[in-house]
Amino acid sequence: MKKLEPRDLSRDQCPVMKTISTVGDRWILLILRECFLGFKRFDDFHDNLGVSTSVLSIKLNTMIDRGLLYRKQYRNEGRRSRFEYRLTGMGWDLIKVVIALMEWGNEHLIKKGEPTLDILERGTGQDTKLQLINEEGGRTDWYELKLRVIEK
Amino acid sequence: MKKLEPRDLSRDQCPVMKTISTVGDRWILLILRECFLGFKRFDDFHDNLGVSTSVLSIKLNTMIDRGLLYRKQYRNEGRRSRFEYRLTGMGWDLIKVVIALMEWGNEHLIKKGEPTLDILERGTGQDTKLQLINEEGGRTDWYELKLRVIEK
DNA sequence: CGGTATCCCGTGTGATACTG
DNA sequence: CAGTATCACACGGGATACCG
Repeated sequence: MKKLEPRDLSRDQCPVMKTISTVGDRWILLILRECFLGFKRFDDFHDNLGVSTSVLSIKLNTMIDRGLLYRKQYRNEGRRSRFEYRLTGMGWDLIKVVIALMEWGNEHLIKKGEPTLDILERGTGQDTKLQLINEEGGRTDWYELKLRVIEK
Repeated sequence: MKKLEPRDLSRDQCPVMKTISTVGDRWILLILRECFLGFKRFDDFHDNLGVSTSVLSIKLNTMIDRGLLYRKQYRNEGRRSRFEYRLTGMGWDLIKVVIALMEWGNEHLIKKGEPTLDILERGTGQDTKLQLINEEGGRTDWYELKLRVIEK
């Protein structure tokens, strides 16, 4: 384990950069939000996001290629078969990214009186927020943070 | 407090969309990463990120306009004055977004043997991770989540 | 050193038309 | 309904030159 200068992971090596290259796209992040809200079908995404069908088609296929979604065929009684788009485990793990974006937006960009999008615990209905937790289960204060490059 | 259909905050009203419009830019997120690592000067950003000076100039000004950074003049003994770019409170609050991107990248995109970027507690050196915490201080399991639109 | 202005090109995006 | 194909256009981005 060796300490690197941050410039050593300047471009392609940095996990932040890699993640941005994978999901740092206006439409991909918004499609993910729709998935977390429970939507699964092409027209749901189209209607809710107002994205053009051509772009939506490209984005969904890109997300499948990148392992964020998979396409699942299903058939309702007596109807023809349909496809739905479901989150993979990797895609589901992006919920922390979407929640972080959501919390920041609620705090800094939403004016009074405007609706917010919030997350609650399903069972208790309690509000729940992202926090940094250390190995002992305690909260880490933000000013106590130190970012470090670790070479395995 | 009234429940809305998610489609009601389809475009400009949604906090996720607003946040993406504000910071959902490859360069802005990476400049933020540099700020969290402690860098402050134009040439630091330029050298570390490999971004062209023209784009960097535009992005820094955009970030100032959007309230993420401010420019501070300083002067070392007998030298001419310089500017540095510092995070505002609003900019600093984006650290959860950057950490979420980083954690996901470390988990899903970094191959064995490649360096990762990690965060530690400054005092204890302990590893620290983002988690969802409910009102009583307990952890929320991811499958217990429910996103809901709240009108104030 | 610390930037800004200009040019040029590739990509992202929406509109529209089309297919099974 | 569930998409794909094509086209036209705006915008982001790098290279380069320039400025105080």
